[in-house]
Amino acid sequence: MSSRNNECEIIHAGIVEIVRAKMYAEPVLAEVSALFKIMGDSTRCNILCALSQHEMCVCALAVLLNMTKSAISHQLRILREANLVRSRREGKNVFYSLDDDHVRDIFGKAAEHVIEKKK
Amino acid sequence: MSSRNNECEIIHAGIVEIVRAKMYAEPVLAEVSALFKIMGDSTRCNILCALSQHEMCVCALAVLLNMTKSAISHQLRILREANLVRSRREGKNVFYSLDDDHVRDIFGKAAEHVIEKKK
DNA sequence: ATTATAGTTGAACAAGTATTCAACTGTCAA
DNA sequence: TTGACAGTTGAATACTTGTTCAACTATAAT
Repeated sequence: MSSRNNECEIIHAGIVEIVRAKMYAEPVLAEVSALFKIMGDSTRCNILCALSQHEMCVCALAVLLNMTKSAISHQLRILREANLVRSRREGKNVFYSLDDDHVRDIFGKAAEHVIEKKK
Repeated sequence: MSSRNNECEIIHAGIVEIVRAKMYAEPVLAEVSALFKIMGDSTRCNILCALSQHEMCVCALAVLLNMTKSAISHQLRILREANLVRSRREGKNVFYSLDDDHVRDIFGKAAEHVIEKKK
């Protein structure tokens, strides 16, 4: 009863279709992975973590993270274009803050995971 | 590295110290960003999403995602080393499943964020 | 107007990475 | 033992990306 087709494909075809039907739609998955990709850089993670405490200007973030304003600004642009942070000008300063409470939630869950895993 | 007598540093020094005191410890932040980095690839995101529905063997994942077994296996190794998935051999097949419910949570929050943002 | 500080931007470089390819191991059946 | 299928692995390639550097804009004060 052998076949030239892939055995595994035949045997597990049911599972493949069941899982496919329950998965998030492709556009959603693409955006989810894009979101994680943006959060998956240590500089941006630090920025998000800082902004989840208080709004800050570029210069203050640069001091906090011991990096150049340029490097911070580049990363802030990425976060801004992803609608994760929002900016507000006040005189010479541009203050950034979190644009969405979901970010705080996602961040919290991840930190919880990491901390609990350490034990 | 901005400058030593930076006006902003002086003006916002208070905020910097307050935020620094409230931020997650550096090792935690490093692991959090590492976690997001791992989840921030569309192939791995698809794998995690699939495994959050049902355990699957490499071959089935390859069929589901229309990729080579080699490519899937490489990504599974990364997920395994991060303790996000676990493997179990059964005859010729190796079945993978989520190693942690946190992943499902984090994933869910992110999807919620994306879906709500679309409106 | 000039000067100083805050912030942005584009190009370039260095470092990282996902997939492919080919060769390999492990398991099972004939 | 041989052949077939499931899965893994290392090297190579092509692509992505974070930071630096230098030049730029914007705002405010002298």
